[in-house]
Amino acid sequence: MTIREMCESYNVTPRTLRFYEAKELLHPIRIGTRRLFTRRDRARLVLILRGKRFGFSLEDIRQTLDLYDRDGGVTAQRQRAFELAVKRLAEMEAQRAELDLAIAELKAELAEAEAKGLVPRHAA
Amino acid sequence: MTIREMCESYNVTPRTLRFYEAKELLHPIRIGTRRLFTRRDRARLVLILRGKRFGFSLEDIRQTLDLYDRDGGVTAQRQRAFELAVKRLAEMEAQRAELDLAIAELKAELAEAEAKGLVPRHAA
DNA sequence: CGTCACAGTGACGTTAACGTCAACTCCTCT
DNA sequence: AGAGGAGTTGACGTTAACGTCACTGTGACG
Repeated sequence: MTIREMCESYNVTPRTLRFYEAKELLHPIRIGTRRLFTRRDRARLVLILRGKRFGFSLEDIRQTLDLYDRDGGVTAQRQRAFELAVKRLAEMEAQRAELDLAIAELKAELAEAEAKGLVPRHAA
Repeated sequence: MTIREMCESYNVTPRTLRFYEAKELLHPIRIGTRRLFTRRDRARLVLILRGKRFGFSLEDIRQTLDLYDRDGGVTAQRQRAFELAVKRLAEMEAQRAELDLAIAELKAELAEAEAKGLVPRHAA
């Protein structure tokens, strides 16, 4: 698959693919000077994009992908991904707890302001 | 309050306070060349730090703080803060939903691998 | 053979929120 | 007067994930 086809299929820019290669997330083969993305690269890109949606850094993703190639195979890769996901989840839930608290505080303050008749127009 | 006292009270560095001043989040008065942080600056700093914990950008925070000084007073400031908080909460809950899904997927995959007897040691 | 469109390689730009010097300026204490 | 220490202003460094040139190369087409 050429770089152009990749871009259209996965909705990324050429710059992005070249960047991922530089960061060793993808390893397209070369025909002369041109890049050709293999079936493996496409599979990896799918995982990369999914990882990004979940908020993982490219570095985290790279390390996870590498497990597949090196020793562990799919199993080690999945374990690693699982562990990272659990961590991220914990982080986000902690943040959510804080935010929930902030929202509650703000709501209380607004209610108070309203009770005092301080709120003008579109407050509630 | 001198910059040093501020740093110790709120656990920030001088650089941070000067940075906040440059970004117009704080407006300490000057005695000669030195900064003096007023009661108002301390109140603002508290709000800034709280905003940061909740994941707001300094720019968002600045705009919210400005509402206090300009026209609206406390009320407008609170409304603005409330609106921003609601937005952030929505963002984070959307992320959490995606993450929950990812975790579920990973768990399913791991379970499958385990069922097939592919998992070696500390998988479950 | 010219030229077009696409590819590839640097290399610098961008945003956020400060960290990390360097080089003063002042005030104070001795 | 000299030594310290705190404070001040630049100004460049840092991290992440690319964007945006600028310039070069190259295969295909008319």
